[in-house]
Amino acid sequence: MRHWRAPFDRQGYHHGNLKEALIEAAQRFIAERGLGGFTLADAAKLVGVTPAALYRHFRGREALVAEVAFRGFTQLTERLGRALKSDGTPLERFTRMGEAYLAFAEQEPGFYAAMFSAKPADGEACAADSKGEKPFPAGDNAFDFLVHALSDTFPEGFKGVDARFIAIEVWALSHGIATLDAAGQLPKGPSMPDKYELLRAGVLALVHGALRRSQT
Amino acid sequence: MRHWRAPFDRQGYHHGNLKEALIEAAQRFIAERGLGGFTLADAAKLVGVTPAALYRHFRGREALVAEVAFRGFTQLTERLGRALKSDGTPLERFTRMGEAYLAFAEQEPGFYAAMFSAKPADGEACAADSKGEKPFPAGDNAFDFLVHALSDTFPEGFKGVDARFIAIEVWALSHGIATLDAAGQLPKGPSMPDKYELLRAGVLALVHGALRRSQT
DNA sequence: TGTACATCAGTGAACGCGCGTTCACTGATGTAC
DNA sequence: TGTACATCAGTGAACGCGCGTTCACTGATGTAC
Repeated sequence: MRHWRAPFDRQGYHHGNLKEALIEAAQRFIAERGLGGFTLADAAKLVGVTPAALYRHFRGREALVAEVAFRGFTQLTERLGRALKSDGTPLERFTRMGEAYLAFAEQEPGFYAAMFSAKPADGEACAADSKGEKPFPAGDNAFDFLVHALSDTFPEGFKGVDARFIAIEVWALSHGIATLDAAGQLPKGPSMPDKYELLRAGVLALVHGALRRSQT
Repeated sequence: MRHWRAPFDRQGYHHGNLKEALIEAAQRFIAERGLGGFTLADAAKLVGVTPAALYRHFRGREALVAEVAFRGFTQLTERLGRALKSDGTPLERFTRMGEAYLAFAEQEPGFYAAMFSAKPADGEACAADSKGEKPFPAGDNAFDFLVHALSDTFPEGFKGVDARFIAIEVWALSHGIATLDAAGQLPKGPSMPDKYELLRAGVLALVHGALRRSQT
């Protein structure tokens, strides 16, 4: 005789979409408590399921986190792609990609933490689902994406400098700003620039520096 | 009748230098296993002491980690200072500071992880030992140090741009390169630049970009 | 349309473990007389 | 120099807890006839 449903009430024995729900819960908890503070028991409870149910869909905790990281890389790549196809001058579009990166790191800290957590020196964990050579294939795709974006945006090239070189610098600057900000370590104050402004100016300097490099 | 001593053998009931030994052990384990994988029991065992002995010197785990972070900031500041007082042109010395930063992050991953671990949103933990306003006073000192180095190195200024602006950019780039490298996410390969080269070129572009900014 | 059965996604109880922390204690050290 | 005593840095046993994971199970679903 239940005609109504509570907001997150399951109707019945089977959840229906448990795998996706667990991924979302994991992402939320990682965002709130950090990767180390995230717990399978919490995720299961939030979803309304026994902790053991998780093992129908994942090999274990590590596999769930890896899946979160993978989704994160996919979403990040999508966002960067959207920025790349936007309007404006080449430099504007490229700068917008940087802003999309920062926005992703800010809005999806769970994904971001799962993606870029420094892993202890074992190298076994990711070898299973990767093609066997790179630790984070999706990450490399996102990076390749950035490189191609640079080449497409500046088809005249960088006067002998490999586009990947500039791509790494831009990525490192973005990552540095994003992580310092997430850790609350970006100096803040009334006269301090906003992080988006920071990245915009930095990317400008990096790209122009490269464009100018062989003129000097 | 023990005339010899085993390498790390304590002679007697009292350790003599337990606090320092614990800090060093913590730093080592954080480097090996990450901040989350570090355990008081491990540190105590390595030092050859009961876990409970730790509480004579620290309020708890968190306080030990905070002390490691503090020492890290102190050592980093010392290294930066040494680079700043070295020979060469202003730009060379400033670039050397960046290299010192990268070297510190590489050689002291335990310190680095303790210093820059993103903390969950509570804000209470560090308020006790700080003067009450900034989460990481030592970190701010290191940052102020960088700002002053920039001002001293380029006394002509940056044409209206605040030196702190460039300082943040340089710091973020260094931090980004250091953390990507530590996570094994820096694209590597035969044609790929070494991270020191990466930082050198990046800092050059950032500083020159700033010097040139109002000419454009 | 109805029944039998294979498949699969959950349950719930239990496990072993190792963590951070506490407590009453005891062994060593150093100082006063 | 020797003894009494306060101080302090360790011990070791125990704690409560919550974690990831396992196991035999059971309820629901969907397909074949």
